[in-house]
Amino acid sequence: MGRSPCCDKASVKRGPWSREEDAILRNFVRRFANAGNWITLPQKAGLNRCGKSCRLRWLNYLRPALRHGGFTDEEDSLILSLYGDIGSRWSVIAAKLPGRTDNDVKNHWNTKLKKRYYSLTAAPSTPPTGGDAVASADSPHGVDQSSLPPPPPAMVNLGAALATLDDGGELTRESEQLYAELMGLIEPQSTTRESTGEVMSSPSSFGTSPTASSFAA
DNA sequence: AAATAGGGCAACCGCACCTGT
DNA sequence: CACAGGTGCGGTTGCCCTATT
Repeated sequence: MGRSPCCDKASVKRGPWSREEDAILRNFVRRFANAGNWITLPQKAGLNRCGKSCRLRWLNYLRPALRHGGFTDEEDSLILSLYGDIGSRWSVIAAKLPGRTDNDVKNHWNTKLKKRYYSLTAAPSTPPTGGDAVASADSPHGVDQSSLPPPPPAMVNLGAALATLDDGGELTRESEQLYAELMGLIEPQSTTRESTGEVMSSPSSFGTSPTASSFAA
């Protein structure tokens, strides 16, 4: 409240991103991987976009090693289980699914899993509380969730699911490689790509840690 | 073959939180 | 300690594609 808007909505472009914009953003983030400031990025990169929009685009779409669609049964089970435990904390849930974004998980939930969840739980109601998890979450799409029963046993094999997915190395590396091949972006990078999903052009400053102050440019 | 409905997904919005000054 | 800037996150919206009638 009372804060200045992050950008002038009237003067920045909105809506779907073009390939050119994607390329500009990707290149810029890769170049200035460790000195990120999303607010000033559009100016410096020459993009007529809001900084928040750039961040979102990067995190949800351009980041390497992302996977879209094709959720596996294990992933579904894990999401259902975690939702049963902590509610709609999508970022936490997504963190358990290598290559998935909170937006992806959220969309998948809203379009597919929600129905499954409530049919399994029989009585539509609130996601389990997991603390403050549901503080702001009024039931997605208007379902009254004030007394959610525990998740069905069938979906609670959390440990196993996590064991399957948490290491995630294979999937991550595979998709990362695929991504790199598709985009023709395999180039020597100072950032090591080893072992983690946060790779290459996944600048620590962009995306996860809100530090950096400015771009080198 | 055309019209309509529904589903899926990308993107936007606004608030809360974190960090630096 | 207070304030401001920047980031993270969850909810919602709108468009596009596909299935159905």
